Amino acid sequence: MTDDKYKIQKIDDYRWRIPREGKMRVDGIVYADAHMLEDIQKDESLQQVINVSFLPGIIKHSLAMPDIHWGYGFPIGGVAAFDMDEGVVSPGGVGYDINCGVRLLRTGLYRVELVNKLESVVNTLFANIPSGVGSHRKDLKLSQQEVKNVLKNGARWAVSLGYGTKEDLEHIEEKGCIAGANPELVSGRAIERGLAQLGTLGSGNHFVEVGYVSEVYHVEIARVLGLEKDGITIVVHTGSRGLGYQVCDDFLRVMINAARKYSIELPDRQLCCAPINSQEGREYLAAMACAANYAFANRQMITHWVRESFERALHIGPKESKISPVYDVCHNIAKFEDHIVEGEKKRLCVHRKGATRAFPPNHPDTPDAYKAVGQPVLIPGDMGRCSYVLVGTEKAYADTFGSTCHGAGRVMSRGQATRTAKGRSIAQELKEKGILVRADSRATLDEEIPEAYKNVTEVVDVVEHAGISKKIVQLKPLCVVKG
DNA sequence: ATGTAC
Repeated sequence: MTDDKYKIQKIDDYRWRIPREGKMRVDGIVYADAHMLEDIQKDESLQQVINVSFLPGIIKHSLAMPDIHWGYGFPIGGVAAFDMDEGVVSPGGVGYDINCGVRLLRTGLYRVELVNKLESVVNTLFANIPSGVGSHRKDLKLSQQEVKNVLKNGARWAVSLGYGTKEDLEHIEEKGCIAGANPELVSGRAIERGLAQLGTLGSGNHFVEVGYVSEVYHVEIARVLGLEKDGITIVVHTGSRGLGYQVCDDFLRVMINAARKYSIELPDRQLCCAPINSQEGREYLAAMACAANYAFANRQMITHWVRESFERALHIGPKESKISPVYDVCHNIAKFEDHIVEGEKKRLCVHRKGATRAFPPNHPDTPDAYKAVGQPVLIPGDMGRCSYVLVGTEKAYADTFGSTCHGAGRVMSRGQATRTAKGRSIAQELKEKGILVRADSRATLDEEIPEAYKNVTEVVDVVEHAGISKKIVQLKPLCVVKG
């Protein structure tokens, strides 16, 4: 149902327009089907789409993906691109968990080989990868200087110390290192929080999930990605931990002052921002790049301990497990990218918050191995259902600044989910569905119940039907480590 | 998401 609260106009079955009015500089465009649009209107996220459209220098549209929900200032599931001269950069448009993202690993193993071994696999992963709020590694505490090396070099830092191979780096967005990182702009407090958290999972929706390829929608492209039916896969979902949180928090304070200093009118203080070319804007981007690089290194370190855990739990060597990254995507980031605006190539600052880059075949930033098929897009669902691997398309490049959805998207707040889970054993319910779960805290499992999320299949069907991604395979979970 | 309110 459309709601006159937002004057929503239907464009087609999968796109809706919130027409520009008042102080809006551009239209809002929402990717959803009619049923989802109803869910989306249960929170304030469409008002946030409108608020984002007020910001100076916004280009074309304020975009919302089908997994949109309420977030800090900007909606989660939002995409907004800004002109380099007139536009702004905003920490709220990236999110607290800078470079929260997803890495997919393929293996040389098949589903039948893990029968009766899943318990050992999940227990070993749980023991080797610290999870939960404030989790840290007892076996790896870095010096401040070493953390600064991580912030400058990202996943490359991990590989240089033997945590993975150079080949791994070819299969990561930006090759695992965002340019322009300046560790001198990261506070001592943020670095302090990063000393012992590299190689840890964190809490909430973060997880390591072992699963298998349950459906193949496009055999040829799946083969290029190294995926085939019943092959074992591992999905890693985590970000920049306390360090990234602290960078965001530090710069929100800076940006509140900057917005006043540059006379930027804000419909919501949480949209605080600075011109991209201002000192504050440049400094945030340089600190954000540091946190993004920490997250890339984090997923690389976790990959190392996943490899080690599989070898130990299954008594096999690397030549049998053959664990290698398919790809690694950021879904909370601001980036400089070239896009076509009014027929001309233009450099923009693209904010993706709970949204994934989805570049087409032959784009210079699509990795060489995937040039013919498009950039892999990794979409985790909730713990009880499934995940998807998609690839980016020309239509995404043309219509959404090369962006698509990032996951299932919450429909229940954490508190609501906790109340719904009261009196139930979520671990037991998942076990009955054949999914083993180990979690640092029972409370997290309650917050993450499958019903708290939209059905990821419906989300993915919207982006596929709208043409901004192409579905390649579905993954189903076998065992999960949660925060 | 977050040493879930320095």
